[in-house]
Amino acid sequence: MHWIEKVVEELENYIATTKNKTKQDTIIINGGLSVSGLQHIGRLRGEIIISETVRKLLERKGYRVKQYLVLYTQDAWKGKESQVMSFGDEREGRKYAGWPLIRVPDPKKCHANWVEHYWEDFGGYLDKFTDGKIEVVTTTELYKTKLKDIVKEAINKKEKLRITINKYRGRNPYPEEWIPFEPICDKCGRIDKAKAIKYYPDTEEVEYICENCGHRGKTSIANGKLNWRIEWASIWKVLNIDFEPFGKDHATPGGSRDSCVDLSINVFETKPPMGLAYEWVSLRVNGKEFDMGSSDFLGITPKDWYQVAHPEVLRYLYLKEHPRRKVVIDMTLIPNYYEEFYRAESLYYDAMKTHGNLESLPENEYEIAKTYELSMLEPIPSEKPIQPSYLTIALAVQLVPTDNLAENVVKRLKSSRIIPQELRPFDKKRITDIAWRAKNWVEKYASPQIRFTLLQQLSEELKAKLMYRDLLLRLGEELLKLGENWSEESIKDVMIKVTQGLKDDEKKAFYKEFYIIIIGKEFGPRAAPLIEILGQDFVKKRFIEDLS
RNA sequence: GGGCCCGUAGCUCAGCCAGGUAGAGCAGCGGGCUUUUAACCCGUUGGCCCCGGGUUCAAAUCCCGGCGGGCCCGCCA
Repeated sequence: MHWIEKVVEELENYIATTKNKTKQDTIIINGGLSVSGLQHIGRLRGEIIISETVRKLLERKGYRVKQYLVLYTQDAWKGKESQVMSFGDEREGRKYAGWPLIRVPDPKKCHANWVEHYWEDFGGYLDKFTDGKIEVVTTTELYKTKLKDIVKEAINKKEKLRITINKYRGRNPYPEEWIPFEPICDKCGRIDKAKAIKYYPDTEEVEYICENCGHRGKTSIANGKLNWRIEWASIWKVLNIDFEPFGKDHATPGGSRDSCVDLSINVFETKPPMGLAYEWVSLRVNGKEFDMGSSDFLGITPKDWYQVAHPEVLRYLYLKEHPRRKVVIDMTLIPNYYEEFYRAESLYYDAMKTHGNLESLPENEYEIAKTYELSMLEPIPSEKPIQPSYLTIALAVQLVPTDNLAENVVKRLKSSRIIPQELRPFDKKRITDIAWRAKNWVEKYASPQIRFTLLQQLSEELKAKLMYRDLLLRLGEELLKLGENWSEESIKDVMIKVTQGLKDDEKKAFYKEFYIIIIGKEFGPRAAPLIEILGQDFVKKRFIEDLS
């Protein structure tokens, strides 16, 4: 059984017994994110992809399910060094410390505010990484609507609430006169400094004193927030959440998740959702590994990933690994991730072909094939698509003309017989989808070893160093004699003929120079296809004119 | 102080949940491929499975206790 199927089984049990819901009720799944900065792909793991997959599995079992994603837009902007620096101007940045995220301006000035700016490369790609059926809500909206009653409930039950929450605030307990609401100061804009001192039930307002600017004022209970623990438990209640994964930072026994469960049961008198703790995703760059951090602006966004690889491949990496284990992403290994994905795909098709299902597979193979199935976003073709090597395409895109890139890549791979002459629509689509991504990948992440560019001209200095200049020149002449008979095969024959008299190590040295005069490096893509693509004009210029 | 993950071949890891003769990829070595890519094919070397104890006919796998590495929480969210 796949780990996520076990989660779903446990959840079904939880829904039926603890939450007392039946298949007639809608099951609610939730995730939560604070848009404190760069929204990296690590955040897709638990809050988006695991949740979405749990939802789909429930749907397959006949449940009606709704999935939310709550954005904590009312949270205070911490004004961490890295956040301040994103404004470029330190004095400008510092002004917004303590403001609700939603009110902090966009440092790059291209969006309405901070949240919208940093949300774009993540939120804008949600439907590319999932089936798109996720409703995004912000706490800012919720305080104006569904959370309003619970703010009142919290104020009414403040004594019970205070006693419960103070269990977790040992040295910093709330005092007796505490009012559980954190208003935004009308004067200085901070949400983390104004202390509520009196509640007016008739107008649903609180009076407060700001500990930052000293301002004393009155404001609506829609204009602020609850303490984070109370807020989380409140959201569970008003959205009636049944399942919500949480990052490992909340997972400590007696920690945030536990304290919110306590509040939920003992103060709000409601059953908390079933949880699922998950590890964070880290990134490996130049062999060094680090956690991606939102407010540290470290990491790659869903947009970044989408530019170089299929979302399905990332889904595969996340769904394969047990949530308590760390996933390490290394962007230079994208071609390897594709290979792994292809292996899972082959397993899937083999099983379907021989058994008609995955269940007959041995457990370990079942999990891999199942992970593949769960990773897929579009209907899986009945026949196995071709599995073009990402690396091969990455080399091909550097050779062919960039207009109609995919067409040229297909042509290239066909003439090298790397792919079949006849392509089915989904084969063509796969190559096309990889071609432009591989192009981006080569530019952004590929190691220098596989990156190359044609030399625009041959320098005199380089020319003077050549030991096989005459032979290279002869190779050029022989190649040009091919005329109409210009093909990978005939080119290869010419090269064999020209180098026939050489010993092995001489051949090696010759080919080094061959690459040097073309791309300035001692090695490069397969020689014959390279020449074929470059064409006779290039050969004439580089091998004849430049070398003469 | 509390909790989580990891420790298996030179490297990266699978196998552990449901105990039954130690696996893969890469690297190495040998061979092949009329020419190279982080290429392909065939073969092959290599391991007190971190240590100690327990359960068992049988332990990499289950239990207990250590050691080593990484991470989280300790009242911000």
